[in-house]
Amino acid sequence: MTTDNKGKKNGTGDKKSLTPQRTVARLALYRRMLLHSKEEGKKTIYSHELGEILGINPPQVRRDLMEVGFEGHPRRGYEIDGLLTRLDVYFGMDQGLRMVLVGVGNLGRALLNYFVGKQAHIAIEAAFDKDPAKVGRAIGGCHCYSLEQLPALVASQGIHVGIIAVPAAEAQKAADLLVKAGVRGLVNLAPAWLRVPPSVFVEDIDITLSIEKVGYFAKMFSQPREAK
Amino acid sequence: MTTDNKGKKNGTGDKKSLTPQRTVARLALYRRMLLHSKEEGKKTIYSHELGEILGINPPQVRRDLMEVGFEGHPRRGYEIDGLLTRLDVYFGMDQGLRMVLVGVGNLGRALLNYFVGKQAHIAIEAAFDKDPAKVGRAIGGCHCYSLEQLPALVASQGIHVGIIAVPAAEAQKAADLLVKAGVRGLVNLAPAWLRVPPSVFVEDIDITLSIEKVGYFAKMFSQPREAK
DNA sequence: TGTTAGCTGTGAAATATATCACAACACTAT
DNA sequence: ATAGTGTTGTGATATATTTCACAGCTAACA
Repeated sequence: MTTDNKGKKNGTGDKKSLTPQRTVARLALYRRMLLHSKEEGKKTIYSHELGEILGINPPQVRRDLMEVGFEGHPRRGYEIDGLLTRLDVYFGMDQGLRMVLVGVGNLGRALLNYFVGKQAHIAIEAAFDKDPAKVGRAIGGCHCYSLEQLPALVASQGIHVGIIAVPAAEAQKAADLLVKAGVRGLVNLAPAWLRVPPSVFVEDIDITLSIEKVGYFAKMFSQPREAK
Repeated sequence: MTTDNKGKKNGTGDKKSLTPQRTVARLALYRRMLLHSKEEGKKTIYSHELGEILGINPPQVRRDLMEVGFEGHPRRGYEIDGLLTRLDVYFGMDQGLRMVLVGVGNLGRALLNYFVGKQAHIAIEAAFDKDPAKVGRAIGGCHCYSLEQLPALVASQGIHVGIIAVPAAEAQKAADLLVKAGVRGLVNLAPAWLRVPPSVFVEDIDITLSIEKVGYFAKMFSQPREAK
């Protein structure tokens, strides 16, 4: 169907036009669902199919897909293969999403075990820890380096994303190190608010906060859900 | 959200009026910050102090605090002790936030090690796993039971919140079990969309999705940050 | 060749959320 | 006392996000 892609709205439209965070999150959900549908042998999918399992209504889905510039066909839906490759490019996964991890404690190890090997498109290339006992060993299939080696490794490997899994008190130091080394995005698992330059994106995953949130809503009977 | 979410409004105070999710998340942040300030010996705090470290602007902070019905004093700010106890009640922490964990894999163990003992107001009372090798042992200071024992234990202990840390394929089964046992809130760490009755609140923590999101924004230079 | 049904793309409306602006007030200094 | 300063509480406003509603396209079928 013909749609002119020009005139990307998004707020102030300075620099590059960025997709809103919510939309990006939903797009990642769609991608997962598409992979699943593809495995089942489906070739095309409708916006309402994509939406109903994820609790998102169809016009929302269509708007989101418009955002990545992918068009469907009336009465036929969206072609799965094409949409998937488009999304892979969109998320920068066409060459694989390569990251480093700082902090090899319990949580860091859990992440290594989860991602190394299992998730094809996501790779943790190296881990770093300040504990000399861990440095030099391979943990969960990933080599552990000292923090001093971080800048050179991140730069030479062209890594753009860092995961912070250190105690809160050391999170800022880790962030500074990663940012200085050239990372453009951070996944912060420490319960701390990081100060970074505006050119670096931070996604906070704060399990304690999430639990407290659930504590409130569990107390208050019910609550309509929302896809995040 | 399985079928319908129509008609559910939040505006007018029928029954209990629920706070928006975003507000609740910020309130949890304030609480952490207040604890920190209290440790430093502060007695009162201003909305702009609370806001600046968290990247939230002062009127927003004041509105949020209005939500819990706590009033400050012009020129003196908010009394820290009073606000903290108010928030504790608000989050249902006055008697402690007690939970159970389903799934004692890498991630489950990481959570146990993190929460058992360390976080005073949050307690994981019991862990459950289907692996007979784990059942009966104490892992990370928490006893591991078989899944069959879950309903009785949750009911008798009056647990309201469950944490799901099983593989995606088993997440729905775990959720069903917990809901049937009477849980009102779930923290879901599995990459799966859970179907639960509308009386149960689900908070999804999906690390893969978060990483993919960062992948996008890291590719696109910068992005203004937002407190979540 | 109609003709019908069903899906997409999108302007417009509705809703949710955040920010601004300022009156009212409380403390301090004089 | 009184003036001056700085902070709260909140109506009004602005922005962001979602949903609605429907025109227009496409396939299937008579």
